[in-house]
Amino acid sequence: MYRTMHCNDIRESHIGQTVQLAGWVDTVRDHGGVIFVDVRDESGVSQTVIHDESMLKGVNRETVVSVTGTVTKRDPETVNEKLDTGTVELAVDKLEILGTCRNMLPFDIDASRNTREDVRLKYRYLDLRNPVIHNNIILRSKVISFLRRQMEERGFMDVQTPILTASSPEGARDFLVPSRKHKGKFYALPQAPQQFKQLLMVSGFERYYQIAPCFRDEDARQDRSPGEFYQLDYEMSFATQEDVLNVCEEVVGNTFRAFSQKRVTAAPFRRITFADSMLKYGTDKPDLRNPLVICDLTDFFANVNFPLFKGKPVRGIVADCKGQPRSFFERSLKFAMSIGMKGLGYLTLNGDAFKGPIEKFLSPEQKREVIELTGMKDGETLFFICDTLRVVNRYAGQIRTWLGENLNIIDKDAYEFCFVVDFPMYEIDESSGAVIFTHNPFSMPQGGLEALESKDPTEVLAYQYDLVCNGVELASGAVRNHSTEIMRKAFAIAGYSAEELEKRFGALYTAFQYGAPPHAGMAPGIDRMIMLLADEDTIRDVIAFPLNGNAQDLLLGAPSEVTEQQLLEANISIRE
RNA sequence: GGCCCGGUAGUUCAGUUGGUUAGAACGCUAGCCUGUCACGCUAGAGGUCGACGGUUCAAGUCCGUUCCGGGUCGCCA
Repeated sequence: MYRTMHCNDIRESHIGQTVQLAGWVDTVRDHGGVIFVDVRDESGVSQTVIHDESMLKGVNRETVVSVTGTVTKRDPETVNEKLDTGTVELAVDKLEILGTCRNMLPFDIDASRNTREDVRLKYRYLDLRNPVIHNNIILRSKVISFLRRQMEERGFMDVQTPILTASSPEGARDFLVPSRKHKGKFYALPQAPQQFKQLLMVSGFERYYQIAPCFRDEDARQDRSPGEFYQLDYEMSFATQEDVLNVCEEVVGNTFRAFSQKRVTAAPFRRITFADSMLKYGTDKPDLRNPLVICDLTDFFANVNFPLFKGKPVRGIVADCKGQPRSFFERSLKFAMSIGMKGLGYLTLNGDAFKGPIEKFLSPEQKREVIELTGMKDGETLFFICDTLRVVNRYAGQIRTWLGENLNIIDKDAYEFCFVVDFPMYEIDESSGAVIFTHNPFSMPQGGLEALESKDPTEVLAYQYDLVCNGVELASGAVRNHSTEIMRKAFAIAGYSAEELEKRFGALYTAFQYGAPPHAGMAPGIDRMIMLLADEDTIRDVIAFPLNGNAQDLLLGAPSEVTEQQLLEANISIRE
């Protein structure tokens, strides 16, 4: 018997009762004759009072103890309003050490988040005692449980797919696992259960989902954990793009409403075409909390006698910079230069006069025209972004973000969702000039075979879509190409022969020859969802045992060398 | 892989133009303290200044190499 109740459960109703608590020693405050020991378990903290110093022999912070005593009421002047248990305390009769603790901790538990990450990860079990991190993991568990319930309520069935699978020729680098029985051959860990879930559709499972581990051997980012991550992977047969998006906006929307106080976009989420998103927001993952919108001024400047902009793509952003000091504009220019722009022009509308370096190039008529084009109001400033077609949108997007942040007009208390739809099927590879798939080679081209045969490849759109929240790409999905005829054509455009297609995606290609239903799916990222819900900046703070940025497990020491015998059995030799 | 920033006590950091025995806070140890809750007070321990090499009378500080960490770009169909 270790305890009769949790630390956070003692209340005034228990006064006079003998209870037993168990947990970690959070702090010891020794006043000589009276010693206060805060005991912490997963529920919270209780103050215990000890008068006999000898009870604390061998007890220091983070020692695990079981304490038995009487619940007593605190004097009004000693109540601690910060604790749920702050009106009572435990007068300890007996203290038992359940787990001793070395007296030098590598960091203070409550300050773990300020500690170097490699130290935190090496002692992750201590870091996870920090209530903030601890609660992130609890939140994660609850969110995943909630997602499962919602999917199952909608008739989705959880099916496990292999972890040891075949290396896939496209996409990210695979993690390889050598085969013992088949010398020189390798398994790969799945980058996603993509082919398996499509095969499930061919098998007649109409609604599949899985909290699926995905493995990609690519470098880490703030919102991308290296090595492995989880997705709410789902796929539906006899379903259109809209069917898939409807499930997504309901399930994800409900989840964000259930686990956050912030404002959440109501369904239906806005559908923004890829082309629109690139023009208006300068990115394919727009942060719609930022009210600024980019407009196209290329045609306007074609007629302005301003050599710097004439004949080049020009974008404009109207922002209210009233009251901003001169240094604000200097900083904006500095930022523009830092991202590679050659400058950042602007005009401010004062009554019916413009102020700014470009003013003198505009005729009175053109000034009226630009006001009409951009909808700018008195006192507002119009920023100009001009560069090559290749980078102008990206620059405009970065300036939009900078202005949003520095003008403090991004609503931090909102989750703004949208779908970005109509991604192009193909793009031109910059280095080789070849036609390559933009996203997923399994996506259905819009217009089907006819579009592939009649249009320029770069003009063909795909039924390919992303879910975006606050500038974070939360999910990707597509209507799949289930027609072998269209597949052959789609791959031919990207330079793959029918033989290659068959060799690389043989299982799927063959399966589709036996009656494949039209199907579509999507895969919201679990880690990123939790990261947004927990209001964390780094994805590692919502994963119990993350790899570090260099894809190492500092706690157990992976990757590690293995014995000669293991290498031998795996038919592997290490090249020096 | 490129670029930027960093590595000083258990932790977080300071350390000026190269110049005495490398400091602070928290933590730790000991002592004092009967009402604290980030308790307080006094004293103490604790350092291969990431590593190697170089310049110099003298290097935490300057130079070179290298290792490690963080960020960013590439990459992530």
